[in-house]
Amino acid sequence: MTREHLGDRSVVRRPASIKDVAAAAGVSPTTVSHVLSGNRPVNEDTAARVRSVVNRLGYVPASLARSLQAGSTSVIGLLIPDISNTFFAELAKGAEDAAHDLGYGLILCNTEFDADREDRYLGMIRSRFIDGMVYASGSPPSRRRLEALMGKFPIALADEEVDGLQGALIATADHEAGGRLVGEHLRELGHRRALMLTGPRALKSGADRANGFVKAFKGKVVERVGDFKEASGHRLVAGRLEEGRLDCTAVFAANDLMAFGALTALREAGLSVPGDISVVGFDDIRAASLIHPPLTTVHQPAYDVGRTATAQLLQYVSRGEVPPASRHTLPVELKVRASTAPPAR
Amino acid sequence: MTREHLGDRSVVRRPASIKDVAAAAGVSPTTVSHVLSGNRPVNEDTAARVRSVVNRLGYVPASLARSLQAGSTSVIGLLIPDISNTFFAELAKGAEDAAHDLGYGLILCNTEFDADREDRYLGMIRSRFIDGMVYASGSPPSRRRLEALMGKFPIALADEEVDGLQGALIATADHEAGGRLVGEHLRELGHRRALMLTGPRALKSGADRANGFVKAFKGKVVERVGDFKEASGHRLVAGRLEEGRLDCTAVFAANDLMAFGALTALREAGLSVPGDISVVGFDDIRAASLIHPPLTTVHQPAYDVGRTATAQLLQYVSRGEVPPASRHTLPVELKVRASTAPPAR
DNA sequence: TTGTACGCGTTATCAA
DNA sequence: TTGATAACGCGTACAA
Repeated sequence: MTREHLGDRSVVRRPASIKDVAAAAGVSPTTVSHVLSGNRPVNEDTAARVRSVVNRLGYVPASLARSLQAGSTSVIGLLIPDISNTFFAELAKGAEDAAHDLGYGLILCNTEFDADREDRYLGMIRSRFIDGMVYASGSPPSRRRLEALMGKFPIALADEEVDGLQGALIATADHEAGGRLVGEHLRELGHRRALMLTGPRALKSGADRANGFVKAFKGKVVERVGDFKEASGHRLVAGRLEEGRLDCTAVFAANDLMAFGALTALREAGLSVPGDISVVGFDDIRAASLIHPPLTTVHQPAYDVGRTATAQLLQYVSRGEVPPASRHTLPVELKVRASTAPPAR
Repeated sequence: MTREHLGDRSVVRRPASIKDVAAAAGVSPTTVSHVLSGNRPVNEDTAARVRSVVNRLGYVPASLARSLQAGSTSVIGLLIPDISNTFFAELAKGAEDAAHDLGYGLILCNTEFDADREDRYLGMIRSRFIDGMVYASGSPPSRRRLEALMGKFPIALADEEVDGLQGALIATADHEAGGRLVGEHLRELGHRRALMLTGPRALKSGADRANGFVKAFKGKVVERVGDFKEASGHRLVAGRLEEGRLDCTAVFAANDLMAFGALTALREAGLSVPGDISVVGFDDIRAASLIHPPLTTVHQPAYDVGRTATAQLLQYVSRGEVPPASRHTLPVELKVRASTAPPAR
């Protein structure tokens, strides 16, 4: 680590302002403003002179001052729990694309499921540093905080709706249809007894998946509550195996990571997939198609969820309105791979 | 999609300003400011009265105005090519953590390798909407644009250094050491002929990996240039297989995705890994340990790269300085898994 | 075709 | 202990 001698360059000097340009060009700040914005006609010679000074001084309008006077920043926030989770990374990509399309910037609000951190980021909307927020906290959010904010500030809920929260703009995947597709698939293969590894009870999405599955499967379903982590899938399946026999021919995990854990536990017990038992996940993260055997799973339109939520939000934000209640349910898709097969006889 | 009747609530009304509070509390804006900041003593009764009005009106200081007067926004940018790439997602997480620790916000500048998009984001620093930029474009960046910016604005280079760019603050993984570790590992296993799949020529990181590898391996190395995508790894290996024999006992791909492609090509050709041929990757993305066989690869400290670059940048930004030239090389680690073994005799 | 004056919301300076 | 004023940098209504 070296520090070169940079003289004055090591300290940022005051950048040229519109006044500096005006003075150097011998015109008023108003004229400079209009030369740059084109909002009113300017004498061509004057304009040329101004432009030349702009170049010479390297003048760039301070967007901060512009925002202050305009009353909006053209920046919104994206609140998610964990950007290193591929689901949220895809969602973020969709959100960023939508924001960029409309000339908005996107502040990454990564909360790590930490309430204080979430509060700090929600403060950005209260202090009007951001024009709106795409909210995808990934955990059962405190309804109260949100209720106080929605209606006053533009907020869109992505991925996970908040139970009992009315009047929100919502974009989610069709979780129930996903569960249903899995149920139908396993039923058609001939399965009649399944173990379902769910996510935390409080998540609406998880409940929807479970409901859809149970309805469509029409067989015996044992539910076990996990936490969406790989270890939890492993623990739950290993636990069942130790208790005695697994007593089912298929495992449906509410997300891919838990399915991975289940696969490992089954392998460790000397069971083959899908020979002895079928396994299905949910999410279709990148690794799902790469593992052995490739995992049958439900593809979630994470990118579309982020993109839709953001595009909808901005449609209202750009007009200075609080978005109305609306719901956008995005289609999911069953990816049948090699981890499912008819049950052994 | 329904639109409820929300009356006046559908349009955001003007939020309370410090003047409103001052008027309602019968004091000057100055006093309100000081009650809230604690920057000077205020009579307890007056303060209580002000606080009560603040609550009643729901006043929150406009951070925009604060920023204008302070001359900085406490927001920086993170410029990356693709947030859905787990490497950059991890890097982003590290950057966000570091920014959050120092009370800074982080704008996600996802460029998709698009020069125009990159330009637009770099404009944010010129217009001083952001106080600095962590630059990890993932592709050979146009030195010129950057040179013009650095020295005038706070920029830190992360992951990829820019060839010939002087005086920059840089944080990267130790790519050369990574290549060396792979070379030593394969050599110790007894391999003497290897195929190396490199990334695009222009990337310094790729060259470093190749150099380290060739030096330490000391055997015969055939190099083929790929583009860091899975398809490219598949194509290069399949091509060699078609041309005749592969003529090597090990494949070293410059990133995991290309290694995945290589694995698929080998499997399709009926070759076993590591029985017939060993495969090594680089990056240690999540899927690397999940695929079959688990991939021997070099773990990149993506999180630390993002965190270090950001923390270093902010150390100077917070003092209103342009960061000096400095280099932070972060250690990598060889993860030996099941895709490597001694060569078949 | 151009300029003056004001407002955006805050904080620092200076005065009382 | 408090307040009036200026300044941050810009856009624009109004005037000339």
